[in-house]
Amino acid sequence: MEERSRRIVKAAIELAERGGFEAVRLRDVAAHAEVALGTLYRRFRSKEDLLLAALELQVAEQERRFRASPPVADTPLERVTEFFERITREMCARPNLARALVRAVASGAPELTLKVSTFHTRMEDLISAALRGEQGRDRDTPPSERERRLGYSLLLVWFAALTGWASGLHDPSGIVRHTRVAAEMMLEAGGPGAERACAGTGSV
Amino acid sequence: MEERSRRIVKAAIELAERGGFEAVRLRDVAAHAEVALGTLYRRFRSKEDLLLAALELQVAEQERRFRASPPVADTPLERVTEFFERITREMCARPNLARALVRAVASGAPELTLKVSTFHTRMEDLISAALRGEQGRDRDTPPSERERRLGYSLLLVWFAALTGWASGLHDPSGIVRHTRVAAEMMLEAGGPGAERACAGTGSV
DNA sequence: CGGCGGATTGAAACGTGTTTCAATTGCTCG
DNA sequence: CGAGCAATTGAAACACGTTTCAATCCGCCG
Repeated sequence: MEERSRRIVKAAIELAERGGFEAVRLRDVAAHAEVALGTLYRRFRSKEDLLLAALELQVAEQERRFRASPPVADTPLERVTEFFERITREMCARPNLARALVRAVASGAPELTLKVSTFHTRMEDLISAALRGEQGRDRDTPPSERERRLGYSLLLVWFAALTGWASGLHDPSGIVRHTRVAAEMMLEAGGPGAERACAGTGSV
Repeated sequence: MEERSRRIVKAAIELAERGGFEAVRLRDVAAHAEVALGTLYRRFRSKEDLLLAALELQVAEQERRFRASPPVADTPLERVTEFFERITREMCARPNLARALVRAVASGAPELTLKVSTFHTRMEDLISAALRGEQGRDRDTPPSERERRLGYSLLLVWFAALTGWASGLHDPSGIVRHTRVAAEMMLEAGGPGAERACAGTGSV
């Protein structure tokens, strides 16, 4: 991302951290970034678009952290739980920002589809990595159908739980709890077709 | 709901059906409902609040339909799948309205917590009913822990998939597919502790 | 009937997202 | 250097959510 755009996004993040979605007044963002309002609109189609760019920064940050220290627990369930614990903690540490980002993602504007889709993909990859575990030497083998389904379902559960938290339905701990419960139900399927899902360091 | 409020909500629904969230201009809503703008604001705290009232109407409508003809398939999986197929079809039949409602739910304004919470509860009840099946004579016995977890997880998956659809990530059929996939993974857990989850007409 | 009080009305005003545009700047190429 | 051209600026304007308020209406009580 170009320097000026980055400055704009940073300014938006700062304001969102302080006062949430409504505090991201684009005139203020432009002023903080020392840029004219027209420039901001030249680079971002709308307030939501700007916030989705902020989300991209956040996700990139998380990717860095998880690459540096991936979840290392013994079972897929514990690894994925740790993953969601950590990412939830990071998001909820800046509640106003997090709420603003959720709102932007859920705004449903057609011109944002691409950015939302990118967000989904990157989250899916992170979840996949957590399910497989660090030692996955076969990091390049495509994920199995089951793994993809599992990862995507968990992403959906987590995102909806995050939305619920943003609406005041529960605590951050509720996000983690709901996600873990879903993961348990899907992973503890000790049935015949479950491909050793519960095995110690096994793959998914 | 009082007559005048109902008229306002109906007007909002009509406008949302036609042009989505942005088309619900509160001046227009008030004009259609033959009411002053101040009256609208006396009864609804914000545009989102008004749309959540519209959501309540929709949910009540769905409750009526499902009470009149509940899913009757043989397994919980098939019943819950039928449930999500039907409710998704109803929502997506008015895509503009549906997107507007999703956006309102996800707006995260604290004063809407109560209404969002009510929505969750009513959806959970509908899902529970679908999981149990019609013949549940023990309709009054409280749901088991497993049943509650299952229902809530499916609600989250469905809602996030609906949000994804609203953002242009996939078709209505994708909503149903993602939800069914999650339901399969949670219900086909043929493991020892699964309490006959896959049994023919069995309970959950 | 007369008056009281809350609801409604109509209209204006404000804030903020978004658009527009002429003037200016800054960079690249000849 | 100087022309050309896209990006930037500053400022104004517009649309719409939201607030405010005085005037009016309406139902109820004495």
